[in-house]
Amino acid sequence: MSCHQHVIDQLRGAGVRLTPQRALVLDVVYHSHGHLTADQVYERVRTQSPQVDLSTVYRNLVFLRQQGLIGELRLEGEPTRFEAVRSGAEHHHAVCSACGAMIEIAPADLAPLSEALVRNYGFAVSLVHLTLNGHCAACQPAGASDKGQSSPHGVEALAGSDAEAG
Amino acid sequence: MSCHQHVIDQLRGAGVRLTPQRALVLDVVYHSHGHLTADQVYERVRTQSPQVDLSTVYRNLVFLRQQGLIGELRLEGEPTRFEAVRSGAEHHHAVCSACGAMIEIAPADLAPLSEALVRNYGFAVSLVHLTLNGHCAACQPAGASDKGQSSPHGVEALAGSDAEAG
DNA sequence: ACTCCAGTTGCAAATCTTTGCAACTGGCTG
DNA sequence: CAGCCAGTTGCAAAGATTTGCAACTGGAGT
Ligand SMILES: [Mn+2]
Ligand SMILES: [Mn+2]
Ligand SMILES: [Zn+2]
Ligand SMILES: [Zn+2]
Repeated sequence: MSCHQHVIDQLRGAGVRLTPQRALVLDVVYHSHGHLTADQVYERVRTQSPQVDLSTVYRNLVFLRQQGLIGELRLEGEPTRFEAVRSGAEHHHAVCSACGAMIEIAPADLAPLSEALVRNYGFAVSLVHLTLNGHCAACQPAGASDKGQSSPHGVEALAGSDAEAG
Repeated sequence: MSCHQHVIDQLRGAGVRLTPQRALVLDVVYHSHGHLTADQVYERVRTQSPQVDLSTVYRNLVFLRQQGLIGELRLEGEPTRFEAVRSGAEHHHAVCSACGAMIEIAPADLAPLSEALVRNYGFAVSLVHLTLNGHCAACQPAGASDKGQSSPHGVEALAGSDAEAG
């Protein structure tokens, strides 16, 4: 506890405690490059402190995400992954639904959105490590020159259930 | 099977079958207003066809989402919810981390993002019923006049684990 | 140093979601 | 209209994530 005063300050400021378990989870995530699953974090934490529980790892991953210290990555068909949010290395991802390619997106590309939300709704959005889906340059669907959004029309009744039941 | 030819066409086009189970799931979601959990969809499907399995409901919800016919809503601390993607009623959501308020966002606010991704990466993003987090107008944090993104600095070692092992 | 208590933890159990697999079936083909 | 087969389904089981709860502890206050 000497360097990383900034992080400690951030955590203290939130009225929370810096337990060895929490420090370990934070440490493991920040010392890995790439995106780790909760289980991978758990395994690495265990090499340092074998009695730590998986639920504690989960709780701390959620906590650190809420603090904005780590970001999530949810890919279709696999468990959630986590990554450090490093100053100067903030980014988002675009995943191709066709080939699985994952692109890194610069935060600047989202600035207009952030501004629009403040302007139109007074909403201060927190854009941290988003995951967007779509098609990469190499996988553009055949006849791709129209609007962009396919529009499902009014599906009235395919099987006839009762209406809304709150 | 007479009206909703558009939906049937869309499904056929994907090389898939319109089974009674699938039609029921689609029907339940499209006949409800608001966001339903998988379990709520399951319950409603069961009133029509009691032997349908929960896993079938899940599989179809995933499938219909991939087809762009339904959208997801993931709120902190509760199970994923689903909603019909209705032509002319497309929208996204902004959720306040402080008070839980949920705002509806117009697709137009995301148009600049969509354009930036095509321009900068050749990526055709599919923006369907996104959920963004942040703070609503009523919950702006006290001293809020700086950049916007809090920036966690380099967390070097809080507990000292080995380096990357990915 | 001693006390105190809100925030945390380990453990067990619950909840939510996905998956393997053999049987089944929609809808195309002839 | 019978046959076929890729796509689906029900069921059982696994996998992923969250939660209840009593014991524990960081760190603020004295
Ligand atoms: Mn990343
Ligand atoms: Mn919605
Ligand atoms: Zn691609
Ligand atoms: Zn609010």
